[in-house]
Amino acid sequence: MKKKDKSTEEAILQVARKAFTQKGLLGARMQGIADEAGINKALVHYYFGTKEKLFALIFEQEFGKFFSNLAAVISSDIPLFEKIEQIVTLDIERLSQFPDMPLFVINEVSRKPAIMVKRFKQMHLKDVLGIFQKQINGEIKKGTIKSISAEQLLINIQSLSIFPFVAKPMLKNVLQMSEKNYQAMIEIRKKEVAMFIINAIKVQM
Amino acid sequence: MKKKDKSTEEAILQVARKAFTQKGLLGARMQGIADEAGINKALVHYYFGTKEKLFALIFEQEFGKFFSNLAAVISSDIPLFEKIEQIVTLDIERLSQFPDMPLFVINEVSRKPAIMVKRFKQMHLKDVLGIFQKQINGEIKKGTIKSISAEQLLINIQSLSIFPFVAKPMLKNVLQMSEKNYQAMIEIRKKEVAMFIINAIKVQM
DNA sequence: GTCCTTTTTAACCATTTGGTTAAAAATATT
DNA sequence: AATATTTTTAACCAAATGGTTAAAAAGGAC
Repeated sequence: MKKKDKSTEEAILQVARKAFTQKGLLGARMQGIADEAGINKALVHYYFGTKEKLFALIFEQEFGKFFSNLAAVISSDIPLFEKIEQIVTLDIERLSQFPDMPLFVINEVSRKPAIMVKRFKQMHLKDVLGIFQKQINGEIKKGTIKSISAEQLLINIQSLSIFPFVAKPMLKNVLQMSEKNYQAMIEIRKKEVAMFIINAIKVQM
Repeated sequence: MKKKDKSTEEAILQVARKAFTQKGLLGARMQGIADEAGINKALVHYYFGTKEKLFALIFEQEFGKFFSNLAAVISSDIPLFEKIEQIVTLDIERLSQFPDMPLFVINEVSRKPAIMVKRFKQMHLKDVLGIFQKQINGEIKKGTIKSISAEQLLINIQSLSIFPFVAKPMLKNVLQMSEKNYQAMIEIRKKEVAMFIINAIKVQM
């Protein structure tokens, strides 16, 4: 075997992602990952060195998903209300695809805030926020929306999009929802959340 | 010593709460708890048996905080907009006092959903939601607010209140906030979130 | 088929960790 | 003071866990 067989490495990554995102760095077990991938534990170390390294790899990818396209949409040159709709849609579509991702990322960032510093510098979100703020200020001056800071608006958008995924088991229990009910609730949010936000800031004429 | 000296037990609980809420069940160490409490590890077991039992005690308390007074306010007999203000205020005040609580509770419920089932049955939130829904339907019929379900509105309220605490380290990094900035941001939310929600559903006349 | 490289495994190791035990120290009880 | 009871500790234990090693298996190159 000169050319390495990618399948084993891929299989490990796939299993590891599931393990880490569902159980966290501490909860996931190297032995468990090996077992589920149907291989020997030493093979995981053969391919990825240490648990930390394997974890770092997964975290990178999930962290990337967390912000994927967000900066681009926020700083894009489209009307504010349309932009809000796009952000919410982007968020909820993405979160529907990777429901374990947000709690995982939030958790690991909480446990070890430095983990995101490097990766984060690349996406200069601070500048992006500046652009967003200018657009908002413009609308406020025009009298189309009520006064609000870009920071608060963005936090509101992200709260309404992300929280229902972060707190999924909590919500299912509290609101007595089956998985089907939960999915239906998310579907409704895809349509209603953007409108909710727009109504909140819009000035009626 | 016939009458037990409460201070040791209390000290352990206090340290354990901090350890569990900050590091989770898996991250917290019995040795670490003992060290920080300035006692021998065996003493922790002497008072609380196992790690699981000690954890269960802490979780009970934190889980209680999560819902404290919420049901009462939701089903109380006050106007809708006032009620929204009260829920938000109650939430954010409580979360400011126990900032580690929500992520901790959400995490443990996610890791082990059955953990809240027992404790949850006591607070019949489902009935409470029914009362809330009736009030909302009344307002919709009167034409004072736009159409929305009690479920969605409650999720929106809780998202806007809780998420900024759950994602604190994330937000601080992304928005480049110092602790002072973060606190200021929360202060603004205390005033603005309820209004944001009310504007979102209010029908202008 | 032989040789070389890569992949995979079984067995092992050191450390960490929750938990136990038996004795000592401290405190009541008489 | 003597005795009983409770609190605290040091030492220890077994299981789990991340990681290593040396050898075997499996392919390629020739």
